[in-house]
Amino acid sequence: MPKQSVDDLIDRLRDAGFKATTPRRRIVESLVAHSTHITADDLIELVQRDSPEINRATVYRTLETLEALGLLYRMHTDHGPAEWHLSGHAHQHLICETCGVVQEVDDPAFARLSHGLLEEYGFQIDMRHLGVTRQCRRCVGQAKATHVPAHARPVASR
Amino acid sequence: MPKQSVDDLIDRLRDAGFKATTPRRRIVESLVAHSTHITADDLIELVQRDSPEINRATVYRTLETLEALGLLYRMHTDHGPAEWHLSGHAHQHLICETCGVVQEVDDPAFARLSHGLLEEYGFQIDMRHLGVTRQCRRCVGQAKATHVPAHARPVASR
DNA sequence: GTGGATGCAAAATATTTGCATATTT
DNA sequence: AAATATGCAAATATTTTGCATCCAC
Repeated sequence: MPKQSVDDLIDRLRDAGFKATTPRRRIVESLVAHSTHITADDLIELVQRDSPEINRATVYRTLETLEALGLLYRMHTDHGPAEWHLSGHAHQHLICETCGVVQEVDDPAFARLSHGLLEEYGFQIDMRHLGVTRQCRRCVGQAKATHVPAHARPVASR
Repeated sequence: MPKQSVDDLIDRLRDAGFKATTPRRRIVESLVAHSTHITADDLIELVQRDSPEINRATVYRTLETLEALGLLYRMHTDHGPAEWHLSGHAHQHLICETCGVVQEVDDPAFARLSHGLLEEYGFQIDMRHLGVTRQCRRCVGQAKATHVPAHARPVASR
């Protein structure tokens, strides 16, 4: 099992102000070990194979937390329960107001922002839909910062 | 309310060998009247406003039937129940083995096929994923019917 | 008349929550 | 020590099913 990846995920949880508990580590380990999509129920069974004391509710709560941080995705099938899978890649968006380019980034700074807002306002931001809007490096370099509406821009940069 | 559309949907049910019952008609009417996506629960409430005798189970069963026929789609949200909406357009696929073109059609003949198979074999086909493979009009017209593998064909015709 | 459809009630499935206790920081 | 997280059990939410009766064909 890629220990690296498990530690990364736990670090993200910690960065966001969540505690690095044993149950959370076990759950993340199982997710990483399983690698493909998995239902909550199958994950619970997998986790409990080694750690029978870990409760269903904890698994559900951990899945929700990882989802809110954008580290895990939920997929619905037509019948049966939701399927979960690790994102495995960045997903925060830097949106340039000038040229409209959208850049995906993966920075612990976002997790720390999350942590800060949680502590300050008790507000848990949703990292799945987080976008920061300003200007990209290229547009900052250029003098003119005129806003061009989306419908008037070339398709490729929308 | 577009009576036309309600009648069309009921006709499709009939073509597929299902009976045109009053509850089904009321449910379809509510779906058409509502026009946008709706949860099973909201639909039940809507249906029961006029026809309190119609049961939850019947609504669920009707939704499933309409879905199997490809007349209705199910959409999952992350939290909460599924949302349903009428397809509003054709969805059976005619796939040409020669040039690979995929043509969408909307023909009651498919519903009748469904009916026939149901009667003959007790088999309910899934109209959502139905594709018929053979040759398109253009390729039939041309003499050479050589099969060209998908990866060797121009992207546009795949 | 016959087979599929409905209503009713109960079961099954999936997920969430309250609360006392335990663990992390 | 303070705050968050967990286990447990129960509640909720959503959907499905068995079966006697009913209705469309």
